[in-house]
Amino acid sequence: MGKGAHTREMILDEASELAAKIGLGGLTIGELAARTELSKSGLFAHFGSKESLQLQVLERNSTRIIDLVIRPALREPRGEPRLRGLVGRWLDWASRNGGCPLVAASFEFDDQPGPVRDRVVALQRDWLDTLTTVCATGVAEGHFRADVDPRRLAVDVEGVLLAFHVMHRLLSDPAAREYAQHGLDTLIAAAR
Amino acid sequence: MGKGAHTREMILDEASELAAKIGLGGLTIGELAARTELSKSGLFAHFGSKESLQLQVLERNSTRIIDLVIRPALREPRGEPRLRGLVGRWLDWASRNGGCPLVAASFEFDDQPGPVRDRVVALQRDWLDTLTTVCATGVAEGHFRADVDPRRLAVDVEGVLLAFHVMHRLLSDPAAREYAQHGLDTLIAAAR
DNA sequence: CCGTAGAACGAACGATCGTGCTATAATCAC
DNA sequence: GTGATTATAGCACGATCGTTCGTTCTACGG
Repeated sequence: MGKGAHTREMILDEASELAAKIGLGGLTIGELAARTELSKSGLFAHFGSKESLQLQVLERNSTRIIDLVIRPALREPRGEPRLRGLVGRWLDWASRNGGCPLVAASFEFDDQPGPVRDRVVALQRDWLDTLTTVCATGVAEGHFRADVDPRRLAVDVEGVLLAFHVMHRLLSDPAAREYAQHGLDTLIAAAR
Repeated sequence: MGKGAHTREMILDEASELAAKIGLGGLTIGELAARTELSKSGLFAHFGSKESLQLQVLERNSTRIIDLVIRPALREPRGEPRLRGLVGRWLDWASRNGGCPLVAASFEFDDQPGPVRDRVVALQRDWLDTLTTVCATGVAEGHFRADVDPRRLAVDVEGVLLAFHVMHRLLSDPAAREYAQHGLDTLIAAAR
């Protein structure tokens, strides 16, 4: 990896953290340049436009979710254990500094047309499809009843994750994780 | 109501709609002035600062939620019907133009200290307390099992609402309401 | 070790940000 | 209807926004 690529990675890391705190739209070249100790123009040259920066931040977080959440969970046994692993690792991921930037972006860009919104929509669809597939596997394995709709279950699980985000990040409720665990247990029990 | 107060209401309505779309932080005096066909300074004089405008937008939406969601639901029979009424009306509320500004603000300001965040936290706490109380009433009425933790149930319900917001506003899924209805049914069935 | 490609910089651009000041126009109390 | 109050407009400010340009420095292949 050349010097430029390395610097760009470092910028995207800082940008991800910042975006989680103040949103993708709130990202500012000047602020980001100050945090990375680069000049505005030097940083800007890496991306060519703010929108491109935003898109690359999304991409970076997408691959991080795959690496830190999805791929490890796929090593768990199929069905219910895999679902639990997926949720558990997502909760870890969202507990990091600033929470999950994709979640923040999902609520920030839900009414702002453009390439950024389009990408957020696609990523959120992908994530929900992943959840759905794992739930469907649970049905196939016999962990869940045959009449369980995997999509519905996936949406319910997504609700647990979003509620955790609010309880943990906004309300700083120390029981947030416990609530999420209980919520998942309830859903799984109801699907059994 | 004098002319000034009337104008201010009109500004806050437009500001609420705009805030739901681009966020409280993305609110801009200039853009808001253009939409309300006022001069920047004329509009600004009503609030004195952007932060005050943001806080008044929060306040306005708080009273609207009370008027459109909570108060009508409190006229339903205690317990489970009241919980269903509360959720149903919230879904109606969040289906309006731009979604619920409080939800957007909850994810936008979860890491930005200051009076705005403080108010968002307080409002979110109030809403969760309302949900919790209604759930507790369901236990007291015998609709839910005695060992149901009202707080936990309230958080789970909040998850259903947040998932609806994503499915409806971001993903434009026509089945969003159905998912939410099913999610609530599942939670209630599990609490019975 | 040199030549060149690429990385980073400084300065500046027009636009817009939030915010004051001052003047005028509209509203309201009496 | 007149006088006081209030609402709105106009203009300007310093700061910062995203972006461009030309230059300097640095890394790296030959």
